[in-house]
This record gives sequence, structure tokens and C-alpha cells, in this order.
Amino acid sequence: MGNKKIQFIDLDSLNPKNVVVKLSAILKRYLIGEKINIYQEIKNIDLELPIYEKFKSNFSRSVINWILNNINYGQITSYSEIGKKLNSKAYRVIGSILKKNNYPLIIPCHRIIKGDGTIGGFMGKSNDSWQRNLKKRLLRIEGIDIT
DNA sequence: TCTTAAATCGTTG
DNA sequence: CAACGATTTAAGA
Repeated sequence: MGNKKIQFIDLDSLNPKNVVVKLSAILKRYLIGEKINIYQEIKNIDLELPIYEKFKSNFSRSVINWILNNINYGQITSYSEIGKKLNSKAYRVIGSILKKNNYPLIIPCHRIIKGDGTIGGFMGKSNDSWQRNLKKRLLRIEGIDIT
């Protein structure tokens, strides 16, 4: 009861062919500060992720593809900037689309913040929440401080 | 700097 | 077709 000890898994001791191990290794590299492109790293392992499953419409795919092609590690942009690039004023719609992202980090929606420089929503939550704090921490890892 | 109101438009039911 | 938003802009206190 009171004397449980936390067991840490030694990733290096596990079968490196296991996709979970591979994913863990990628995440580990990211979390310790290596400036990797997680989306590219995912492509290199034997795993197909249905990242477009939730994005059927032309507009939503344009948003996702624009982010994947233009926003790299350590870079941020805003919902309105994406709108301008896509010739649309549907700023809130862009937020609604990113809300459906089932693959945060892989589709790096944590790098999309509000136009006024504040953090904006993350993982469905637009109010104060652990999700928004996580978004700040991810950006902090990438060298960006959002107050 | 706050707080509020209105504009905005693709998606959803 | 109306209602909804991970937003934005402007206006007022």
C-alpha cells in the first residue's frame, strides 16, 4: 500500500522493432530538447497514422497541410496569419479545425497561438486549463516563452 | 489595461 | 439554413 516504488522502463532494453518503443524514443528525444521534426520521424518508423481522418474538407486539409509544410520546430504563427495565407477570414474556423486534431505534436497545433501573442486554446480547451499549460510547456521546450 | 460587442465564415446538425 | 466557435478588431471605461 504505502511502500510502492515507481518503476521506470528502460527503453533501450526493449525490442526496438516495437512501434510503441519507437514512438517513445522519438518523444524522448523531443522532450530532452532535440530539435527534431516529429512528423518526419514518424514517417521513418513502420507506422501509419490516420492523421487526415478528421480532415475531409478542402479547407481543413489546406490548414493542416499549410501547418505541416510551413511551421517547423521553434516557429509559431497565429490563427489569423494562417487565414491570411489561405485567403480566408475564418479565424475561428481555423481554431475549430485544430480542435479536431487527434495528433498533437505530430500535427504541431501547439505552435499556433493567438494574434495578440497570448497562448490560445489547446486540445479542445480555450479557457484556463492543464491543456493550455501543456501548450506553453511544449513551446518552452522549443525555446519560446508565452506569458 | 481591462471588458464588451460585433464581425467573421467553414462546419455541423 | 441557423447556430456554433482553440479568434479578431474596435470601442469604451
